[in-house]
Amino acid sequence: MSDEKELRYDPAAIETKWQQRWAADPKLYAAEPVSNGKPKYYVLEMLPYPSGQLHMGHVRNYSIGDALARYMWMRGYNVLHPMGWDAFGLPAENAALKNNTPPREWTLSNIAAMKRQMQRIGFSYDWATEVTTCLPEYYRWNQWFFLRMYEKGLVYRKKSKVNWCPECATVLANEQVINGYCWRHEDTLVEQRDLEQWFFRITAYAQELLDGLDKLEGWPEKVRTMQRNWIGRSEGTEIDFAVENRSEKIRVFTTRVDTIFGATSVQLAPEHPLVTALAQADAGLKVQVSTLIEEQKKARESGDVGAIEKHGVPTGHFAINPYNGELIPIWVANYVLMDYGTGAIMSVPGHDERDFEFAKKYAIPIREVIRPVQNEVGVKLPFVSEDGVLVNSGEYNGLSCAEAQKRLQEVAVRNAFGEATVTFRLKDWGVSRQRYWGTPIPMIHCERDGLVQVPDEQLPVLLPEKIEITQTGGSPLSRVPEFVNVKCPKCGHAAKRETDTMDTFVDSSWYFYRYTDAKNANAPFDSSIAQYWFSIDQYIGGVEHAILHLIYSRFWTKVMRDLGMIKNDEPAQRLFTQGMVIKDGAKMSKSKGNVVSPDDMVARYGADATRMYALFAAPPDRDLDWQEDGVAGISRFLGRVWRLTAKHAPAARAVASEPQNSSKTQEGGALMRKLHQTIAKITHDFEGRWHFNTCVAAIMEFVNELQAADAQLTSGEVPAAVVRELLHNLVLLLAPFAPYLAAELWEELGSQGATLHLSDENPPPGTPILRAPWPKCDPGLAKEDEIEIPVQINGKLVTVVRVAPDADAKAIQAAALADEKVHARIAGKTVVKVIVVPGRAVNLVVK
RNA sequence: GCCGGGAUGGCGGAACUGGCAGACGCAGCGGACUCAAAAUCCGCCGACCCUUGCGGUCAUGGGGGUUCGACCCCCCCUCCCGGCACCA
Repeated sequence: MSDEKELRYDPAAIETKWQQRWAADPKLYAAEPVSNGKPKYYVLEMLPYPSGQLHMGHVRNYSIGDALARYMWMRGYNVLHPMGWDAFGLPAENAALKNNTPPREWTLSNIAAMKRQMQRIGFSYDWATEVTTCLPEYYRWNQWFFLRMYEKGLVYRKKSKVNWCPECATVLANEQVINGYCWRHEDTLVEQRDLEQWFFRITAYAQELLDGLDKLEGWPEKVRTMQRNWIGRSEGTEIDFAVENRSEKIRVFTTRVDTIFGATSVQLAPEHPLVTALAQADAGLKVQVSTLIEEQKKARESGDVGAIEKHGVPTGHFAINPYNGELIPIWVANYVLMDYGTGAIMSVPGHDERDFEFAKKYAIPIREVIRPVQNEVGVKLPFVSEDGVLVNSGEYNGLSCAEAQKRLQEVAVRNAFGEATVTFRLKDWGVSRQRYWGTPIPMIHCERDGLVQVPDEQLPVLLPEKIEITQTGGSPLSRVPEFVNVKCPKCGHAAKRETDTMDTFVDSSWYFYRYTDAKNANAPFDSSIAQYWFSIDQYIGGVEHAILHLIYSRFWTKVMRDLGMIKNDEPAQRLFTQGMVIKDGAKMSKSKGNVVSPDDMVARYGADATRMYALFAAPPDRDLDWQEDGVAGISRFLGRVWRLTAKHAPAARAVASEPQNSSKTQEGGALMRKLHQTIAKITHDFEGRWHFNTCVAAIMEFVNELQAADAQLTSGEVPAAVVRELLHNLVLLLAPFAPYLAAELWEELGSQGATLHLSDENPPPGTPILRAPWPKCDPGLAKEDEIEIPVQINGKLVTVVRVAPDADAKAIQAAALADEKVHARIAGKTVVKVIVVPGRAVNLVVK
């Protein structure tokens, strides 16, 4: 090897070498058995959809998780760091249509390609626990869970209005509709269709899902807020209004029962059953109502429900206010929704913006019933605040709104015309999909026995392999007679299988439990193993799943707990949502043409530089602007580390003893101090803040100091034992961020028999760097000999003075007053006050 | 409308508990090495002012406040990103 070549950092050569070595050691990233006695740490990144190509968002996500996993290994934890594939879903069917490739084949080859990319980048996954959701070994347990939930009444079938994406040719869950558009097709409006569908009763857990958020302190506030909004709990009262001359009652939902004396009409949703009944006898009304329904539908489908003009039609009938017997007109209004509350409201124009607008338009009386406490006379209506007292409300006058709500609810309950209720925005999870590439729903339709479960011993219900995929004509499975036709497990007569498949979010709702026992053929997982690993200590992924995957998987965990399979209430103690990777101010996307391929970056600069840049360019929770020049900068830095270490490695290898304090030179002491400060900083960041950008910056600072002291390192002015110590620890600090280079340099420095006097334990010879102990900061060595204290006069910086790090207020004040510049500034003036913050600052207040 | 997050040099960002604003990197400029280039190394690098000095003033979206001292805390406002929204 020529000198010239030796001085060139060649990431491709280093990374290829170590990738091969790591591949030859399948136990390297494997978790140890439950009985190992070490503290456990479960770090998890959200599993990807196998599109066939990793994108930069993946690289960023996994680089964060990988750094953490490697750090925890070095800290001596038993680490579970798995990876898998969210492998069912529509793109595979689309690809099948386009290329005539079977979805299974397409998916599995994509998985192989992405796995290669991950291995090339060097992510520390234990592939022995790999989970692929489209394989029967996995999806049979989806079916098993479905049956258990069916038995518990948590799965049901009903006909209802559902979201239909014409592009996907399937039903979508509410969570998959974004502002009226399909989550997969930004330009496709979702239609409403009446279909019979399978639902999971997630609403049974609405309150617990909401309450649990308060305890998830390790989750971003943003995600917790989004989930709270989505669950949308609202406390209120339901009140029955009798209808004059008819037997029906109208049950209204209101959060402001205290304003009921101000109700001057009752408003029904156009689909309300009473409206249907009234319209039957009134042809004119019928026409007008169908117009309202049409309008609502259009508005809903175009996503701006809130924007349509409020209008309605009077029914000619009257409702009776149960508190005062008042007759008020019944209207049908296009702003009342059938699927929220009871589909009927009492309209109080004096104290509600929408009711006010509506009443103005139709000259419905507006009555003041709430007044601010301090006001003798009324205020401008509508007055919507709850900070007030009741007026014009009979015996309830003078009560506060809160008090009145309580009293009115009591009266309603006592007289059996109403009750306090809680309403949620959250709807049950519609899981039926009229597509092929998903988990078959394990149910059978029998003419005699109705809905019949597929018996457990017949699971899995296998997805047929040979199938023609089209996007029309309902579920593709319904056109496979061998699949559809089956004998009823109960009566043995001919019956038909359910041909819908499950939403792919079912797959990802529990996959992380499977990782703990991925090969189990008798159960989804062994409860005792899951209990050891759960909760997940750190979950990392994109915020786009805040109310999809992250609410479904919380639900699933609670269901499994209630099935007695696990003990934890929540899947993940801590959640971290990384920011997006953007380029030129926009999210990377094919249509914008600003996609940066990870493969390109790895080929040009190496995996270490690519992933280290992903950590360096921004704090992990913020959006990251990808600048290729920045990757080049990291690559240069890694080259400097490589050259520096390679240059001094022979000397470092030659000494075996620990550095003696007495042998330390001035320069060695300064470098050791910087080292220990760097250790402290990075360790601290791993413990919570995760500002890996500043961790990388700290390592750069340390390297810059080493490089500046190159002459002393070479001359022996810094003893070889100290050099060795500095370089060893530099490499260890680098290991979570640039694992390939760290492994190479670890070997270069002679890892075998390495004694790391900074650590409690000495790794045995040949220890891979992954198992080497993380450096420990020695506060004594990190301590500065002298620190600089800024001196301010009247809050303005004048100079700095150097003092001992533990100098007390007196000493600092003395040093400040002794300073020439300070002298000059205060000459002829009076020092009124001196503020000294030891270790921080001095401020002289001078007149 | 409600909720959450954000705004700091040409750029990405740092300043962790209220105590030297701009760490680290990118870009740029100057220099060394070289026949030359690449690579590498060294230095400069917020704005303005003058009396060019180990000088002064201004500066963290805008305005006010608290404080000896504010990028940081409080109030008001602007803009950007995200979520929810005829939710009764």
